[in-house]
Amino acid sequence: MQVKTMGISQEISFRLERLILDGGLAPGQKMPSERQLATRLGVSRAIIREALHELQGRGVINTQHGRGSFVANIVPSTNDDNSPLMHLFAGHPRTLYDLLEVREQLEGQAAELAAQRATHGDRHRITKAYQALEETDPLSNARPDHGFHQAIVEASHNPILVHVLNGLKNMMLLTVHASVANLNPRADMRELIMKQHKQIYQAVMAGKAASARKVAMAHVRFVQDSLRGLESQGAEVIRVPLFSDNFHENPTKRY
Amino acid sequence: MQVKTMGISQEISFRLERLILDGGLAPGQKMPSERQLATRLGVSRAIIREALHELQGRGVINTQHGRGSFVANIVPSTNDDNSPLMHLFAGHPRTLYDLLEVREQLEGQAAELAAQRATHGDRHRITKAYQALEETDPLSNARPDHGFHQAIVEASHNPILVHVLNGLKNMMLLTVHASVANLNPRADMRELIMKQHKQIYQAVMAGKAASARKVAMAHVRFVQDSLRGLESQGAEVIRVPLFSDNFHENPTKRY
DNA sequence: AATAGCCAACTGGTCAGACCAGTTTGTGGA
DNA sequence: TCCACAAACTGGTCTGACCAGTTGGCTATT
Repeated sequence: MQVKTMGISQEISFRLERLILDGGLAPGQKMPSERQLATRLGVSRAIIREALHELQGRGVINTQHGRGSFVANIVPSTNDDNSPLMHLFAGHPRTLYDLLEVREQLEGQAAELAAQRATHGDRHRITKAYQALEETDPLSNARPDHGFHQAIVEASHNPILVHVLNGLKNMMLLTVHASVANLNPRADMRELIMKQHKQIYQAVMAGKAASARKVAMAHVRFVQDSLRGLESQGAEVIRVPLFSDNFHENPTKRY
Repeated sequence: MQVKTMGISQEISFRLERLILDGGLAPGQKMPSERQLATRLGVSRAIIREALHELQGRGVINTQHGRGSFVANIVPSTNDDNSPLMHLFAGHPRTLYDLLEVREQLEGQAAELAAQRATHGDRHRITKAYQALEETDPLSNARPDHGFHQAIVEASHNPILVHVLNGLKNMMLLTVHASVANLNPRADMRELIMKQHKQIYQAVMAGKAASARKVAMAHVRFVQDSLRGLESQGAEVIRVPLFSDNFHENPTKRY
C-alpha cells in the first residue's frame, strides 16, 4: 500500500498552482521562464516542463513558443470574455447593477478578511498601492484604483474570493470602463471617493474588520448609486465592447 | 502572426487521448511504458513524459511509480466539469473552506434578495422545492437540497449572483459530494439542518429580508463548522472524483 | 533623423544518455 | 512448499546540448 508520495514534479505543479491562485500571479500575467523557475525552485528544467504541462492540461496556463507561459483565466464561466454572461450586458444594462450588487458583498468580505488576515507583506503592498492612489492624477487612468482594491482582495488570503472578484472586475472593466472616468472628473465625487478609499485603507490597516467591511460595502454602493445618478441624467454608462475577436489576449502590453 | 503550430508534445498528447477515447485503450487499462511509446512513436522519452503529464492534468490518465500509467475511468462527454479549479481541492483542502466562506456571503445575499423580490411564481417554486425537501428521505441523495437552494437563488433575480453561485456549487458538488452524505446520517445534525431550512423558507416567504440573510448565512456556516468538525475527527471530507479512484484492477482478461 | 534590417539574447521545444527509485517476477535455496 | 532475493521491468530526475520561435536594440542605409 503506497501512500501519497507525490513526486517532485507534482509538488512543483501544485506549488505553482497555489502561487497563481493566491494571487501571486494574476490571470494574463507572464510566468517566469522555465530556466528561471528551475534554478529558483532547485529542480531541473525537465521537471518544470512536466509541471507546466500538467497545468496546461488543466487549462491553468497556456504556453507560447518563444514567448513564455501565461496564466489563463481560471474561473471559466465568470472570467471568460466570450462567455454567455458577457452577452447579457448587451441586452440588459441592468445586469451592471446586479454585478455591483454582488460586488458589494464580496468587496465587503474581502476588506473584512484583509483586516483580519493581512500579513506584513500584505500591509506593505496595500500601503504602497494606497500611496500610489493618492499621488496619481485622478484624471489619468484607473490603474491605481484597481491596484488598491486588488491588494486588499489578495490580503484576504482566500483564492476563491480573489478569482471570483477578479472575474467580476474584468467584466466591469470591459463594460463600464467609463465608470471611473465618468465619476472622477467631478470634483465633489472625486473627493468622496478619495475619502472612502482612505476609510477603507485605515480600517484594514487598523485591523478593524467590521468597520472595513462596512466602508468597503459603502464604497461599492456609492459607485452604484452614482452610476445610477449619471444614467438618469442621460449619460452613457454602459459600453458594450464588441470585440469578439479576442483570440489570444496578450496581457501586460497596453499602456 | 502565429498559427496553431502545436508542438510534438501536444500532438502526442492528442494522439494518445484520441487513442484512448476511440476505444483503443479502455478505462483502467495499462498504457504502454514510456520507453515503448517513445520508440514506437519515434520521439524522445521527455516528450512522452510531457504529453502524459498533460493527460494527467486533464484527468485522462493516472500514473504510478514503478507500475505504469493507467487510463482513468472518466465519462468523457458527461463530465464537462473538468474546470481547472476542481483540481485544486486534491492538494489544497483548505480551499474548500475558502469556498464556503464566499458562499456564506452569497447565499445570505441571495436569501435576502429573494425575500425582497420573489414573485408569485418564485414563491410557488420555492414552496414546491421545500416540500420535496421535507418529504424526501434524507439518507437518499442531496438533490432536493440543491433544488431548494437553487429556487431561492433564482428568486433573487440577479443573474450574476445565480451564475456565480452556480459555479461555486458545482465545484462543491464534485468535490464534497460526501458532505451531505456525511452530515445527514447523523440524527442530531439532520435535525439542525432541517430546522435551518425551515427558517430560511419561512423568512424568505415572509419577506423578512434581514432575517433571511441571517439564517441563510448561519446555515452555510453551520455546514462549514460541521465539516471542520468531521475532519478533525479524521473523516474524509474531501473527495476528488476525477482521477482518484481508478485502482480498478482489470479483471483478468478473459476473451 | 528616420527607418529597414540584422543580430544577439531572450523564450520554449526536443533530444540523448545516464542514474535513482519503486514494482513485479522468476528463480534459487531452505 | 514457501520464502528471499536478485534481475528486469516500471516511472522519476538530472544534465547538457542543440533547435526554433520572439523580441529588442544596434547598425547601416536612406
